[in-house]
Amino acid sequence: MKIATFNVNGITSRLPRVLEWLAESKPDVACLQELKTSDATFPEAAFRDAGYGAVWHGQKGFNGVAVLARGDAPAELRRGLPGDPDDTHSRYLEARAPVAGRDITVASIYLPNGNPQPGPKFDYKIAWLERLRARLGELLETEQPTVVVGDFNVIPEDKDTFSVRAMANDALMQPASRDAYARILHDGWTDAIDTLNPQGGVWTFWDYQAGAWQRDHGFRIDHLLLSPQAADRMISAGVDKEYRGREKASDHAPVWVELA
DNA sequence: ATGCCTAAGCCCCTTAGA
Repeated sequence: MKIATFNVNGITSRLPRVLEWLAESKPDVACLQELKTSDATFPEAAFRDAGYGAVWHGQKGFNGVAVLARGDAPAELRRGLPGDPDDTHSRYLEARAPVAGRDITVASIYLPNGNPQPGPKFDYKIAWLERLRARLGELLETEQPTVVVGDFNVIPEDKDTFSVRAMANDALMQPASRDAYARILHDGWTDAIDTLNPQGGVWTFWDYQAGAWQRDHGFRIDHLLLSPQAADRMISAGVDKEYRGREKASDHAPVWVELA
């Protein structure tokens, strides 16, 4: 089964690109981030016509996450990350879908960017990472095949960016961001792309500015984390890089993993 | 030190992104 994640950067303007990607890549489950639209304006009918049921957590203007599954809509398990009743951002959605007769639990996450740092936005990011770790610990305890995917806004190691120097002061690769991500991995999650590409040099994001795409100035911030029960079944994983070069592209490329 | 681009709402400038 194929599970994919795609930060679409605005589902309204990106819809033709996303439908094209679903038709060509044919994921069984697709998690989307940065919908940038409210619940009422999510294009549910367009996805249904494309053969995908959906659950979503929208927000006007920014944020917003969704889980699509081929066929019927997945069952929503949780909307919003626990641990802070004052957090109003739509950044976390958990769902369960049957694929090839077996249930898989998936979470679609859009982690706070955290810039500028230091500051309140960075504090929110670090607190969100700790809340995420707590929730993912509960998911590990279920001992079920579980996949947590999305835009983590963390460059895990120096090998995951085109330039350590250019990004040195960015919230995406501060030690506090990296340490929090590493602690999540140490708890038992497998970073699919990193496991299959230990040499690094794999990017999932290229800035719109300064010719970053043309110069291949990217970094890896969209991740697929597999529970042990899912990691045991990993066959392959990759980045659908060519979508970044198409007309009206998102600044992120889709990332996917194939499980037995 | 700043803008480089893009999307969307507060809609022709500002906010947010990364």
